[in-house]
Amino acid sequence: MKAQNLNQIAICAQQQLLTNPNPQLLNPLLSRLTNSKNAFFHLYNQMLSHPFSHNHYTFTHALKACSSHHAHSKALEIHARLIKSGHYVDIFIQNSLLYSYLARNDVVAASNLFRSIPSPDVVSWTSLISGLAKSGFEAQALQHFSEMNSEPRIVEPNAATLVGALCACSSLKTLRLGKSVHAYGVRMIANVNVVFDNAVLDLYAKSGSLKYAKNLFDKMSVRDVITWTTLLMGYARGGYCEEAFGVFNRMVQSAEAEPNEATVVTVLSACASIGALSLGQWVHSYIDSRQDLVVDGNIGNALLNMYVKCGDMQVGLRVFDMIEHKDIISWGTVISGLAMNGYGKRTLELFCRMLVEGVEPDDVTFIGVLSACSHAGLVSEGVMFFKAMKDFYGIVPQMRHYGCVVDMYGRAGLFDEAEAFLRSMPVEAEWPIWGALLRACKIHGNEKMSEWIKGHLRGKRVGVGTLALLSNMYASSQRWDDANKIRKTIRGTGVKKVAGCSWLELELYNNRSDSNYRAQ
DNA sequence: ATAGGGTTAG
Repeated sequence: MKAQNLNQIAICAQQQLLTNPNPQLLNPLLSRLTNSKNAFFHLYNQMLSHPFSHNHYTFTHALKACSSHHAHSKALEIHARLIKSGHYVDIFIQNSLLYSYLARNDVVAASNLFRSIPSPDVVSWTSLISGLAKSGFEAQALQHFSEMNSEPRIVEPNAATLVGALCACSSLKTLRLGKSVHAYGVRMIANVNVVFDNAVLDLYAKSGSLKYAKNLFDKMSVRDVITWTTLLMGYARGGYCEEAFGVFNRMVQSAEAEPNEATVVTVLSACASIGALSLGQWVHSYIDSRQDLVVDGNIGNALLNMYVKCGDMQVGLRVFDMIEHKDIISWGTVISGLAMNGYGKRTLELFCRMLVEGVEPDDVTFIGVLSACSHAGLVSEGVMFFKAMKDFYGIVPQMRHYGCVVDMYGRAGLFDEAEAFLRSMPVEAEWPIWGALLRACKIHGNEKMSEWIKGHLRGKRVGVGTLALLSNMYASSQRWDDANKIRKTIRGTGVKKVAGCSWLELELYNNRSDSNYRAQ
C-alpha cells in the first residue's frame, strides 16, 4: 500500500518532469519521497540536472533527507554545492545545514557554521540550543540560550527554544534555571502547548521533584502518550516502582493515551527492578492484547529482562525464543540470567547456540559464561573460555572476568591454580576477589592459603566484608587476639553496615552472620 | 521549506 503510494508519487514526478519541470510543483513531490532514500535521490538528481527545475526549497528537503538517512557525505557534497552556487546566503539553507551537522552530533562544525550565519533567526538559535543539549553539551546549550536572551535582544525565543533549554536543564538537573524557563514560558506561550508542558514535566521528573511533576500532570489540560510515559519514568527512576506501575495501570484504564513501546519498556524495567513478577505478567498480557506491539526488539528484551530479574527462567526462555531478531543484548540477558539463576549447564548450552548462530560474544557475555562455569564447577571449560575470550575474541579481561576465574578455582579447591592465576594477573586483584578466595579457603580448610592472602591484605585498605570474614576466621581458629584486632579496625572504619557494596561483599557479610549464628 | 517532548536492557 505504502510502496504503491511512493510509486505513484514517483510516476507523478516523472510526468511533471516531462511536461512542466517546475520546482513549485516538484518540491512537494520530492518532500513526500523523504522516507525512501533511493526514490528521493533519484528525483533530486533529475531535478538538479535541469537548472530551472530546482530552487532553494529543493536543498532544504535534500538536507533533511540526508539527516534521516545518515547520508553524511551527501550532506557535505550539498554544502559545497550551495556555497559554489550562491544559495548559501539564504537563511533557510543556513538553518538546514546547521541542523544537518547537529543531527550527526558534529558540534564543532555546527558551532563554526552558526558563527558564520550573519543574522541567525529563532530557528538557527533553537537548532543550535537543542542540538547541543541532545549531544551532551548541555552547558554550552544553556550558554547560547543566555547569550540569546542578553541585551540587546535581537531574536526572541519561542516555545521551541524554551523546550531546547528545558532539555538541557533536565539532563543537568538544574532545577532553578529550569523553573525560571518554565515561568517564562507560562507568561509567553499563549495557547496550550503539550510539547512544552512535557519538557517541563520531564525536568521535574528527572530532577526527582515528583510532587511538582504530579502536580503539573494533574493540571495539564492536554496529555498525550509522552506525558504519561514521562511521569511513569519519573517514578521508576526515583525508585517508586509500584507507583510507576500504578501510572501505567491508570493510563490503560483511562484510555486517555495509548501506551507505546517506550511506555511498555519503561514499566517493564520498573517491574524488573523490584522483582514484581505478577505486575510484569500483567504488562505481558497487555502487550499480547495489542496487535501492534510485538515481542521483539526493545520490547522483547525488556520483557525477557523482567522474567530473568523475577527469576522465572522458564517463561524467560520462552520469551527469548519468541524474539525474532535476537541481538547481543537478548543473548547477554538470557545467558547471564541463566547463570544468575543457577543454571550452569544451560548457560553453556545457550552460549554454544549463540556461537552456532554466528553472534559474536562480547565482554558481558563472558561474565555470564565464566560465572556459570564457576558455579557449576566446570573448571576446564572455564579456563578454555577465558583463554578463547582473550586470544580468539581479543577481549581484554576486566576485574569481573578475573574475579570469576579466581572464584572458580577457589570453589573447586584448586588453590595452587588460584594463586598462580592471581600472580599472573597484569593488575592487582580488588578486594572482593580476595574475599571470595578467603571464603573458599575457609570452606576447604586451607590454612596455608589463608595466611598468604592475609599477608597480601596486611596494611591495605580492606572492604568491611573482607575484614569481617577475616575476623571470623581468626575467631573460628580460637585466635581471639587477632580477631579482636580486626573487629576494632572494623569499628574504626565507622561503617555500621555494608552500604553500596557489591553483591559479592554482601554475600560475604551474610556469610559472617551465618557462621556467628552457627557458633552460638 | 528550516527548529521543539518521553524509553530499556545483559
